[in-house]
Amino acid sequence: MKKSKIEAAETRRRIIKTASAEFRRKGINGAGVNDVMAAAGLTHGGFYRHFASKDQLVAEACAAAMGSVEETNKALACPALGKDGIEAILAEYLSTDHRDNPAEGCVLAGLGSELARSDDQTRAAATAGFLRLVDAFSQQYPGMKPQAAKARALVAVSAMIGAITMSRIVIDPKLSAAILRQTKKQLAAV
Amino acid sequence: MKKSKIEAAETRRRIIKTASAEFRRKGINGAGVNDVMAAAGLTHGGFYRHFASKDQLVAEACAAAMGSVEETNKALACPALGKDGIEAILAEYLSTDHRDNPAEGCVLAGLGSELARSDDQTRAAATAGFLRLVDAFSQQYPGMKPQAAKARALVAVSAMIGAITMSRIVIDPKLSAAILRQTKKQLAAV
DNA sequence: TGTACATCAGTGAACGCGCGTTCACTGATGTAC
DNA sequence: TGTACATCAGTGAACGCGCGTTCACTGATGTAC
Repeated sequence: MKKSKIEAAETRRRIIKTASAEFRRKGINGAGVNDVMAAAGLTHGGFYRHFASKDQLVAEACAAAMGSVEETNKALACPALGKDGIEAILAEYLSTDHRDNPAEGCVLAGLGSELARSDDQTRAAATAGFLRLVDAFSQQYPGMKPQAAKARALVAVSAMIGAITMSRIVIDPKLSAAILRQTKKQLAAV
Repeated sequence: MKKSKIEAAETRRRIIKTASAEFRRKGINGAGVNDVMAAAGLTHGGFYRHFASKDQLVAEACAAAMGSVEETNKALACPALGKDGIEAILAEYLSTDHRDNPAEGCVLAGLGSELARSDDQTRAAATAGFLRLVDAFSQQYPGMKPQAAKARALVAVSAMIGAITMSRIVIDPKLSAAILRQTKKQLAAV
C-alpha cells in the first residue's frame, strides 16, 4: 500500500487543506484528527506518518489558510489603487458570502478566540498572516506616510475581523447585515 | 446533605459565575462540567440538579458575563458625557489589563469564534449583550442623531472586540500594544 | 537491465483518558398533622 | 409546638463515547547489486 513520494507529498498537502477547512467550519476542538482524515478520504491511522501531533497540523493548517486569504486580497488589491483597492477588499471581506462560508474564509475571524488560546507555533502563523493582511491593506491608502497607513490598516483589519465575528454570532439577520454594511461604510470613508 | 432553598439558589449563582470565568479562561470546549464544579467547590454529580445540560450552563454563563461587562461600561460612561465617556470606555476596554485577563473580560472577545458556533440560546444572550454595549456606547456621541450614533457604535464595538481578540493572538508584544493603542486613538478621534 | 531486499504510506484494531451524563445513596430541610 | 415523613441538594461511582495517539501489519515503491 505504499505510495510514491510524490503521492505522499500530495496527500500531506490534501490533509492540510482539508484540515484548514474543517477547523474553520467546526472549530479546532470541534474537528478531530479522525474527521479531518475521513474528509480527506483517508483512515486516521496514517495521520502520524505526516504530522507529529494534532497541534502541528493546526499550526500548518492555520498558516496555509492565512496564505490563501492573503492571495485573494492581493489579487483584489493589486490591479486597483487607492480607494478602489480598499473598497474591493472591504466588499469581499465584509460580504455575506464570507460571513456564511467560514470554511473558506479568514482564519482570524473563524477561529479568533481559539487562536488566542493556541500554542506559539499556531499564533506565530496567525500573526504572520495578520501582518501580511495589514500590509496589503496599508498599501491601498493613497498619499499617506507608510507609518500612518500601517496604523490605519492595523485598526481596519482588526475591525474587519471583529465585524465578521459579530455578524456570525448575532441571531438577528438585519443586525448582522447592518454590522457588515456599517463597517464597510465607515472603513471606506477614512 | 440537603441544603436550604436559599443556599441552593446561591450555589446555582456561584456555578454560573465560576463557569463564566472558566469558559472565558479556557474556552467553552476547554472547560468541562467537572472543572467548573470543582472550581466552584462542588463535586460534578450535583450539576444536573441545577442545569439540564452543559449547553444551558453555557447560555446562562454567557448572559451573566455580558451583564457584568455592561455594568462596568455603564458605570464608566454614566457620570461623564461625550468625548470623556467614550474615552473612558475605550481606555478600559482596550487596556492591557483587559487583554491579559480574559476570565474577567468581555465574552464576545474571549469566546467570539466559539459563540458563532453555539446554539441559539447562547447566541441570543450574546446578541442581547452586544446590543446593550452598542447602546451604552452610542449614548456617548455628543449631538448626533440616535440612528447615526448607533451606526457608529455598532462599528466601534465590533472594532473593539476585533482589536482585543487580535491583541491576544499576536505573539509580538509591541504589535499587540500597537493594536490596542491605535484602535483607541482612531475610535476616539471620530 | 533484472533481481532481492529495505523502506515506509496507508490500514484498521486497540490504548488510555477525559468528556457529558446518569444513578443510587446521604442526610439536612421543609411540610403535614 | 412537636413528631413523622417526603423532598431534594450534594456526593461519588459508574456509564458510553469520542478523542489523540500507538502499533502490528500490508504491499507497492525505491534502492543496491
